Amino acid sequence: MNLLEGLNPPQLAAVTLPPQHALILAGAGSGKTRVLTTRIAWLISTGQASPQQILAVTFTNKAAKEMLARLSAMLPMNLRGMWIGTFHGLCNRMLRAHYRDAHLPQLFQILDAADQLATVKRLLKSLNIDDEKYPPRELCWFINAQKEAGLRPVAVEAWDDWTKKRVELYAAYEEQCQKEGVVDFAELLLRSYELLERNEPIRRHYQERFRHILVDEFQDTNRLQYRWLKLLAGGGGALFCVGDDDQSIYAFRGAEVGNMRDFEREFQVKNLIRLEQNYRSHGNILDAANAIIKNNPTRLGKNLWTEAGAGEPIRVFEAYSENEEARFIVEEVKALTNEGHARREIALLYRSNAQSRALEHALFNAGIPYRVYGGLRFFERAEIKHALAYLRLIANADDDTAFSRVVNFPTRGIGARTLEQLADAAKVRGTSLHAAIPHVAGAGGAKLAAFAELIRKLREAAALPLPELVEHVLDLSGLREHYRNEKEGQERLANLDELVNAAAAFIAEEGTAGAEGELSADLAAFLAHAALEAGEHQAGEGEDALQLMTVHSAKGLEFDVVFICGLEEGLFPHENSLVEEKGLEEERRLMYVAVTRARRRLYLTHAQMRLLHGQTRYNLPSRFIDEIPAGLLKFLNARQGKAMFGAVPPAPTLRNKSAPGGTSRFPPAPSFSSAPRRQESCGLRIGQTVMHAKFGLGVIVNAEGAGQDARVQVNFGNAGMKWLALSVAKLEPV
DNA sequence: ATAGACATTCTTTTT
DNA sequence: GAATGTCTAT
Repeated sequence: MNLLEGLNPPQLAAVTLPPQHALILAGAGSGKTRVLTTRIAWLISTGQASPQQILAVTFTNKAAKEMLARLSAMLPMNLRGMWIGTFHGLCNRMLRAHYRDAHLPQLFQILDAADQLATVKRLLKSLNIDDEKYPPRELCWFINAQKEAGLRPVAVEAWDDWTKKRVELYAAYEEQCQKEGVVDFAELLLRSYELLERNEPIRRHYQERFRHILVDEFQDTNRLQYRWLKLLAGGGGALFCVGDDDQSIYAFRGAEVGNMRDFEREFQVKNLIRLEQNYRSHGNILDAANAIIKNNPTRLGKNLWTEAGAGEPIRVFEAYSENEEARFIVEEVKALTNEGHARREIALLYRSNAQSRALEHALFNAGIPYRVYGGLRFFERAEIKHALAYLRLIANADDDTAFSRVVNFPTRGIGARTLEQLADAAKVRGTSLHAAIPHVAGAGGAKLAAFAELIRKLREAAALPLPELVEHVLDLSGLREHYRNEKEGQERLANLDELVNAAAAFIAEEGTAGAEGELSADLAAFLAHAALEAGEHQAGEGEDALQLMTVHSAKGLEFDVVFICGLEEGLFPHENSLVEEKGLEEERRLMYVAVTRARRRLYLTHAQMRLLHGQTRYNLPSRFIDEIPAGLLKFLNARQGKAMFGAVPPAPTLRNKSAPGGTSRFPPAPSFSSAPRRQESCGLRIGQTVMHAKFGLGVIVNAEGAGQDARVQVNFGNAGMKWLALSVAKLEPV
C-alpha cells in the first residue's frame, strides 16, 4: 500500500500496530508527525476505524492544523466527523455540546491569561484584599496550578494561613467566574474532565465513540490532561501516545514527563517503540545534541543517529555586545542568502522574547525581511480586545471583564467614582456589573443607563451575519470614531477592518451555516476561536522572510540554518531556572530542542556584554557550549588577548559596588563605547574573560583602585561573584 | 472626569 | 525598557 511506502521498520511497526495502547518514543526529527498521521490514515483506509471514531489531540493549534492538512492530502474523504485539535479546543467543543450538564450558560466566554488576571485584580479590589500580600499574578498562578492538579478549593490542602487565604480567594474567584458565565483556560479542561467523570451517559457516549485516541507531544501533558485521556480511553479505546521526554519543555507550567512512565505502567503498555533515526540533521549537529542531552540524569534513554554525513562544524561566535551579535548575524544572513539560501529557511532562536529587539533593529536597518513569531498577537491587540469585548457583551452581558474593559472606552464620562458605586451595587446584590446598573443613582447612574442602552441596541443586531455584526459594533460603539481621531490610530483602524475580514474568513471556514435556532452560535464560536487561537495571523505571510522566535515556539519546526543567540549564563540557561528544582535540566532540554531544529548549519552566538532591562550585564558563555565536544565546534573569532597579562591594569575609575549575589549590572566602561573589541594595553578590562586557578572562568564586571590597590570584581558563574586584588590573585586573560 | 506626567515594578517560556 | 499604576493639572 503506498501509504506505508518509505517508512523505516520502527515507523512501519508503529503505524500498523494492532488497536492496543502504545507509547512511541520519537526523537527529534524522527518522523513523529508522519507516523501519527499515517497511523490515522491507515486505520481509516483499511476500514478499521471511521473518522468519527478518532480523537487526535495536539498541544498547539499549529500542530493540529498541520495534521489535518496532511490527512486531507492522504484521505480523499470528508474528515469533519473527526475530532482533531488541542486539549483546550476539544474541551471547548465538548462543553459547548453539553453546556447544561456542565452547568454553563450556552454562550459561556473564555478568559485568556490577561482576562484572568484582570478578573483576579477586580476580585481582590472588591474584597479589599491587600494585593501586596496576595499579588494577582501569583494568585493566578496558584489557581491554575490547583486546577491543573484537578483540585477544586474544597480539595486543596492548606496548612499555613497564607495558603488558606489563597484557597479562599480561589473559591471566591470560581464563584465570580460562574456568576459571569466565563471560564479560564484551565477551567476548560477541569470542567470537561468533571463532566465526563460525573455524567455517566456522556462519558459512555464518548468512550464508546472514540476507539482510537492519539496524543501528540505526550511529554507536555499535565496531570489533568492525562486523567482526561484516561477517562476517555476507559471504555476500551486504544491510546496511542507519541512523545519525547528529551523535548519536555513545559514543566514550568505543569507538564509532567512522569505521565509517560505512568502511562506505560497503568495501561500495561506492551507496545513501546523507539524512533531513533533522524532524517533532519547532519551528523555534527546530532552529535552535539546527543552530547548536550547526555548530561541530564533522568531520561528514558534514546540516542539519535543519522545516515547523513557529518556536515559542517558548528560555528561559534563571541560578540562584544548584543549589537555586535546582531551585526554578525546580519552579515552571515546576507552571505547565506547570496549563496542561495531562502530566508524562510533561516531561523534566529532566542531564549526570551526581549532578545528579539536588538536583532530586529539590525535586520530592519539592513533591510532584511523578517518575521517575528509570538510577539503581540492579532487577537491580543488592545483595539481588537476592545472590539471583542463589545461582541462578548452581546453574547453575555454579565461578562464583567468585557464590561469593565469598554464601559468607558471610548470615554463616555463614566469615571472611577461611578464604577465604584456600580461595583458596590453588584456586590450587595450578588449580580454582575451590568445587572446592577439600575441600582446606581445620580448622574453616574444616568450615564451607565445610556451604556446599558447601547448594549441593548447592539444585542438587537445579534441576528445579523457575523461580519456585518462586527461592522455594526465598530460603528455603534464609537470605536471606529475614536481611532479615527487618534493620531496614531491608522494602524489600529486597519486592524479593526482586519477583524471584520477575520470574522468573514472564520464563517467561510467553519461557520454553522444553516444551524437553526442558534442565533449567536457563530458569534460564540468566533469568540472562542479568538481566545483559543490568539492568531498567528500576521501580515507579510507570503513573503520570504527570516524567521525569529523563541526556542519554545520553535519546537516542531525545522530550518536549514539556525542561529541560537544569546548563549550566555543567566540568559540561556536562564538565571531563574537555576534556583528551581530540575530547572537546569529543563533548560538543557530546551537547548536540545534548539539544536535539533537545524538541518545543515548551526550557529551559536553569545555576547560578552548585554543590555538587559535597561542595565548592562556581563555574562559568561553558556555552559551548553562547553557541553559540546570541541571537535564539533569551529570558533569564528580567535579568542583574544592571550599574550598580555601580569601588567598593571589601567587606573580604572571608581565605581559603586554591585549588590551582592546574582549577575552584575554596570554601565560599560567608557573606553569601549567608541572602539569595541580593541585591547587595552594590559589585557584586563571590564568585560574581559579571565581564568582563575581556583574559581575557573569568569568575567570582569567591575574594577576599583589603581596600581597596587587595584581590585577587580569577577563573575565566576557557578563559583559566584568575587572581589580580587590584582596584586594577589593570578588572573589570566582568556 | 480625563489626559498626561511621573514613578514603580517586573520582567522565561504559553495553550 | 515596557507596561502598569499613581499623581497632578486641567
